[in-house]
Amino acid sequence: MGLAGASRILLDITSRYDTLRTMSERKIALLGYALLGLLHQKPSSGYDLRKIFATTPMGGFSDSPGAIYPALQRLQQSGLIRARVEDRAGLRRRRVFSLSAAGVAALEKWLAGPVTRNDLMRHIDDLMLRFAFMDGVKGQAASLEFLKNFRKDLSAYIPELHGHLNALREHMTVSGRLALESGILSYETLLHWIKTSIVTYQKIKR
Amino acid sequence: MGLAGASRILLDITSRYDTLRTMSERKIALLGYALLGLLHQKPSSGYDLRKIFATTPMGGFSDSPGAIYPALQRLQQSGLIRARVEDRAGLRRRRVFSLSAAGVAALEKWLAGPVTRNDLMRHIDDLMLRFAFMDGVKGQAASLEFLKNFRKDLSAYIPELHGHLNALREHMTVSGRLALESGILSYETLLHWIKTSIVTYQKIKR
DNA sequence: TCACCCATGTAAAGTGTTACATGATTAG
DNA sequence: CTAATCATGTAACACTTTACATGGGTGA
Repeated sequence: MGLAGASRILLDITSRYDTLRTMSERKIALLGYALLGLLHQKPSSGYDLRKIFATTPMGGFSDSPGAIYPALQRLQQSGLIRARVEDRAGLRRRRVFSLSAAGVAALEKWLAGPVTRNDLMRHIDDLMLRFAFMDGVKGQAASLEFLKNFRKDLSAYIPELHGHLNALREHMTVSGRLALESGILSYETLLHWIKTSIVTYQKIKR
Repeated sequence: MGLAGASRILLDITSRYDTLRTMSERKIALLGYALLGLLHQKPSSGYDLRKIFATTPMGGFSDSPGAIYPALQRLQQSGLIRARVEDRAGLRRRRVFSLSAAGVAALEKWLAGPVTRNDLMRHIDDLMLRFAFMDGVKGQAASLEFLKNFRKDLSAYIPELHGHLNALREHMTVSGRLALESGILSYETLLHWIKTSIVTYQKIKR
């Protein structure tokens, strides 16, 4: 890529910062969506959710109380989840959260969003989290659609990465080149996974 | 995994939060190390660095000025980089940063750190960034050592992931299971990449 | 003169990390 | 009575995102 191309990209991004005026609805961080998705599966307490993050390979979210309890409070203040206090003989009271109708709507809206180039480049974990919840919230037909969009955009992106590699190859150290190749390889593996997953859904449908 | 195992893990993590008292040296965020590594390769201005993040597949760092300029200021305040102002006829003045001796030391110390289980689970991008800079800062022998440690820990971790998958498989939706499998697959691909990269370095050595 | 490029910054808001704090019950 | 488990929180600080602001130069 020439310098002109580089500048063009930087300009595009600069104007994106200037014009992308976010709308009235407050944004939800990825952790918030992870919590919404888990609460959609099953009403849970903050402690239950911490255990999930601590013991399963869920995305890589922090299980620290300083992340989860404030996030739950924000979701509750936004009216997306509600709490029921369980006063059980013996144990300390627990606060069990479940989704409100608005919470389900927010989750569905997030899942319905497009697969963007920006997601592909910087937020693959967002995309995988969305897919993980897709069956349970929007059904298998939606999951299949999502995978097809994912395949289309990723197929277009990978050749660009090879272009970068070829352009930069001469100026890099061995470890620098290998690191870049590792990134490309992981995208290629992902594309392969998408293709076999599409086949999995098509088999189920028949 | 039984409930006892789950609780044990949560406890371990809780005590990690309580005891890991960080030392006098201020911590540097990943972006800070990315900047140190790039400045080690070549003295650059904030604008140059933004262009790198905007136009190459570098990790997935933000190219926003609100991230980069404050990060450069922090590094400068910590004495890890210094600025030389270039007043060039024509263009606006630019501030070109380069590493101080302390900056080189901080970079080397970061690169020399161990490959931890926590890095493996939540911070693969840190590990890849460290490796990308390894050749240029500590030489190819260090890169090979790093890969061998990486291989050892990752080889031990992957079977655990399969264990999780088998334990959870029955209770998951199709998309949930596929998402988890995608994660495992990416670790397996990474391990394969590590092995071929080790061979690459061994060929160079001969 | 307008669009575009080069170049550097700041302010506000949101979020995450780290560390600390509390309280009740059960098993040994 | 002590450790471990269940369970919920807060405060300080650091960092990122988003948006805004500025200013000089070049080519059509």
